[in-house]
Amino acid sequence: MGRSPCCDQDAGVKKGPWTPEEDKLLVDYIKENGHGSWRRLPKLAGLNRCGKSCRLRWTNYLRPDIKRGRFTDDEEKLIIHLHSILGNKWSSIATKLPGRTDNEIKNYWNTHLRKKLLGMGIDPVTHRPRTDLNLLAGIPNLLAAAASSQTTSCWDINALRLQADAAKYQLLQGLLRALAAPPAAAAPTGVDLMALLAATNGGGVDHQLLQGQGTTSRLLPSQYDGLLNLPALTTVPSSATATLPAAMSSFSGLLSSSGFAGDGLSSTELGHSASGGASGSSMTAAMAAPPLVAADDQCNAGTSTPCEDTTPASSPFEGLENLNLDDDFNSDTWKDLLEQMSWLNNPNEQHL
DNA sequence: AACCGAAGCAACCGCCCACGA
DNA sequence: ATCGTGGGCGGTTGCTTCGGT
Repeated sequence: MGRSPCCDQDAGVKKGPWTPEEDKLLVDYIKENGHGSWRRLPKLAGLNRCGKSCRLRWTNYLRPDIKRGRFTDDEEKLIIHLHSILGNKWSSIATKLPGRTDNEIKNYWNTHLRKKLLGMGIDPVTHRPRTDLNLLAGIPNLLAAAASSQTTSCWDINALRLQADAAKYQLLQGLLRALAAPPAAAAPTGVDLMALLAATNGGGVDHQLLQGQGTTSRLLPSQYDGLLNLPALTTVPSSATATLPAAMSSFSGLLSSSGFAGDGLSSTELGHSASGGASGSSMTAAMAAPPLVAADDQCNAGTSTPCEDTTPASSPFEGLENLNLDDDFNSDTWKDLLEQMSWLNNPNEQHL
C-alpha cells in the first residue's frame, strides 16, 4: 500500500509557523462546523494548509481545553510512572493528564525528564538502574583487591576527576553508590547517591535529611519504599580495610583501560582489572583508553607520591586520602564530603 | 555588544492501523 | 481478501530563545 497523498508537496501548501490569522480561521471554522474530514477542512475553512497540519495545530494548541504552562511535580511523577508502564505511548499517557497533549508530554520528556532520570542513574527506557552503572556491581571485588594492594595517589584522584566530565559524571555517581551499597544487596532501583548515603548514614533512614535535600521529590514512590528497606552501611563487611582512594585508584585504572566501555564486563573482569591494571585479557583493542589529560610522568601513578600542583583546591575529592569506609563513614568528613558533592544532584552544574 | 553553543519546543515527516467499499 | 483513505502516532527537524563568554 503506498503512502496516501495527503500532504504532498504539490499545490504550494503552506508550511511552517501558523499566523494568528490562520489560527482564527481554523478555530472559527471548527467552532461553527466541527472538524469533519481533516482532508477537506483546509479548503472549506479557507486555509492554504494540509489537513494534517490543521489537525495537529488544533489538537496541540488551539483546542479550548489545552492547559499551558509548567508541568507540576505531580504531573512529572505521573508521566514518569506511566512511562515506566506504557513506554513511549505518548497519546496513552496524555489521556491520563487532562489538558496536556501527547506532543507536549513527548517534548517535555525528551528535554527534561529523560535527562533527569539519567542524572539519577536510571535508564529512561527501562526505568532500571543504568546498565553502564550496573557493571559497578563488581565494586566490592575492587575493594577487596584494592585492600591488598593499597596503591593510591593523588594522581588517581586527579585522573578520576579529569575523566569525570559532564558526560561521565553519572558513572562516578554509580561508583560511589556502589561503594556505599552492601555487597550482598542489589543496588536499589533509582536511588541516587545522596539518597543512599543520607538514608543509610548511621544505620537508619533520616527522613528529614532526605526531604531537606529534596531527594524524596525525585524518587518514585516505589523507589522511596525501597530506600526504607536498605540495610545500614555499618553492615559493609568486605571493605573493612579498604580505603576509598584505593578503590578509586583501581577504578580509575579500570576506566582508563576500558575507555568507559562498560557493556559486557563481568564483576570478575572488574576484579582482574582492579588488581592487575589494564591486563584484563578480555579487554579488546576497541576498548583501548583515550590518554588521560595529564601526562603520566608528571605524577607517579600507582604510588602515593603527592602532586599538589595538579589537584585543585576545590576538588570534591579532597580529604579522601585517609578515609576508611568502616571507621569514617559516619564521621564529619563524610558529611562534609556529601555537602561538597551536592552538585552530583544537578547535572547542569559544571564542577569538574 | 556581539557571538556562539545549548536548550526548548512547534511543526513536519512518514509509517502504521482501522475501517469501509 | 484486497485496496484506498483518513487519521493517529512516534520520531525528527529546524527555528527561536537563552545563557555564557
